[in-house]
Amino acid sequence: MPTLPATTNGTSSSGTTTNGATTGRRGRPGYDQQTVLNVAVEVFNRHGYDATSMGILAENLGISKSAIYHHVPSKEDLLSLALEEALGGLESVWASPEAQSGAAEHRLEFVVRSTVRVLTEKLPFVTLLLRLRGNTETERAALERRRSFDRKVAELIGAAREEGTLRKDIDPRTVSRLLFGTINSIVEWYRPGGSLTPEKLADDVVTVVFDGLHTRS
Amino acid sequence: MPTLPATTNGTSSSGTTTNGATTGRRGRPGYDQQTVLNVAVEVFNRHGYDATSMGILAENLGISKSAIYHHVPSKEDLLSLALEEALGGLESVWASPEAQSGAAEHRLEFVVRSTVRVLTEKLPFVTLLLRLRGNTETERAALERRRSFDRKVAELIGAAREEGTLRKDIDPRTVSRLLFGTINSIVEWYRPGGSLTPEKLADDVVTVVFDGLHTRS
DNA sequence: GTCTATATGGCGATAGAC
DNA sequence: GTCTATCGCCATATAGAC
Repeated sequence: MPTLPATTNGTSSSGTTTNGATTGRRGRPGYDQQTVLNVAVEVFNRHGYDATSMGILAENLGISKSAIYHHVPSKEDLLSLALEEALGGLESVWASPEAQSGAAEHRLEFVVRSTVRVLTEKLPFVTLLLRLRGNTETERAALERRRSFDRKVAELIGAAREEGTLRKDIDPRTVSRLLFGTINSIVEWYRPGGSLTPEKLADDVVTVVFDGLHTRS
Repeated sequence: MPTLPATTNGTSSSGTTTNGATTGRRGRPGYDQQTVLNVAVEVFNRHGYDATSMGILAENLGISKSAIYHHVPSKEDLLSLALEEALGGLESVWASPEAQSGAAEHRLEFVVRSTVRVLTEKLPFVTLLLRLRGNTETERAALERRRSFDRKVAELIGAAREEGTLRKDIDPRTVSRLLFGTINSIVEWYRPGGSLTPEKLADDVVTVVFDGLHTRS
């Protein structure tokens, strides 16, 4: 999907972005920052952030490179805005009362379900976050916030294990890593709008993670 | 970890590469292609392939940019060599008799274990493969071989489900995706040489994937 | 097998007109 | 809000000496 002739000046942002998200804007380019961001994140995910030049981005927007700089001061600022959206969504999981009290088993299940939900709602933004390598200060700060999220889940796993609801024959760090692997990998294949709803996906993840793939007797 | 002063001319490849892998070379730079490749792959994984310039790579090798071109004709050839190593390892899984006959349940478990083993043995190479975006023909060809591997595992999942050993309340495509998510994510955290051996890791993956995290009664 | 010097092009970003 | 033209830099890769 290289070097599109772009939807040359006129169709790109009218209601539906390249990204597929309805933005509610009236026709013609005349972008706003959020729409530029949505398209940018989609293109970043398709080619990788580093491999996406402002020129490629401009083609996908159907405007010139320099016009992008009217909406956002730099490529790195686009990244920063996107990461804020991803991290804000993930961090909001902990604000719910269900995440704060009750049996660790139930808090953990709630957090898993909520994480899957945020992941599907903010799919392109979280995808971008999960692929960072930490090459700039912006990226490293985002990764640190992500690690902080992971640490909280790890604590919950520890609590559930002490409760006796999680198996003890596997190192809790391994458990935590495999759990995140399963959840985070969703961004690599899940696409909203298909027959698999976010709710069913969350059910499936909870089932597989806690009960496994084998049939029960 | 930016712009290392490099291990300036003399320590870098003497027995142990930046990569940590013993290569069996006698001191001083004087690299061979495999050693350049090992270091390159490690640096590609640290910064991302696209974000890694030949300059950064040269610093990590402790030689000049142009010296790299003595060993390999281009940056993309380095990628290509690395991907061949990853894909060759993965594809070899299907050569074993245990992958070809017997109950689907057992073939599937064998393939999961073998994949985890290849993943740990060729960790940096498989890591690079799993992060590709398909930006060049080289990358797209590798991704196609990877998809072919995935398709074979999906077939095995279908067979195990028909046997009645895998649960039927989840779409087989979802099962396949979650299984790969769990396995593939290992490259993001597993490091050989710690207390978690590849064998125990494979046991843990098989346990979690097939029996789940919950305690059994 | 390595070096310095260099060719050539694309990058992110800016200036200033419309 | 967009454009054309351009700046300065760094990218991959080459030439040719040691």
